[in-house]
Amino acid sequence: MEAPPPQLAPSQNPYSYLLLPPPSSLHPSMTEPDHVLSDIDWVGLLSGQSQLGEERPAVERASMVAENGAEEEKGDRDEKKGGRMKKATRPRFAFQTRSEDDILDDGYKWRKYGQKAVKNSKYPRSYYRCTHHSCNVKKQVQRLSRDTSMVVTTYEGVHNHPCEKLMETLTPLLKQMQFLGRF
DNA sequence: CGCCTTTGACCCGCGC
DNA sequence: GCGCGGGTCAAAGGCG
Repeated sequence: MEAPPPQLAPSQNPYSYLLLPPPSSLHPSMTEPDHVLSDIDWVGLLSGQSQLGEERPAVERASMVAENGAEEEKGDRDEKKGGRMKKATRPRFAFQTRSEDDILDDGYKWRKYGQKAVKNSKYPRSYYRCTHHSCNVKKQVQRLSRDTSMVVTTYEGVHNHPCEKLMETLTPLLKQMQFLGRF
């Protein structure tokens, strides 16, 4: 599947993203994401550029950095305090998609590393990690038991590398633009 | 053969 | 302290 073109009308867009309800009314089995998106900056999301500067994706850039945003980059796991990972909460955001497929191709490569049954839900939650070395972005994917057609994807962290697939598709375009630009 | 998913065990935080 | 819920590990197996 390809990254959804953002300009499609939600009704026709298989990825139609909807506004999540406020955290209090979220599905009980779901831990509240730090931020909830009503609109998704797919370019920022896919390019991985968003964090390079100071700029967040064009969404909720307000308090996403917040308290722990400052040093969240390198220290997502604390220096093995007790051998396990510490709760260094990283920027997290979630969104819903109406999709038949649990996994939507956002352009990054993910490796599944776990799956757990969640309480109050018929469907398990899947845990993915970005395969790019030294990029420890994670995401969870979960289907709502309320509305089977809804899939909630929660991203945690920000990619520290560009999206391969986006470059892949963009490069020929850019080349052609350069070529045409000579006339 | 390398990378992936699957799956049960393990770990940890939290509430009682 | 104990049990539960949730997140991660890692061995084993699958697939191209």
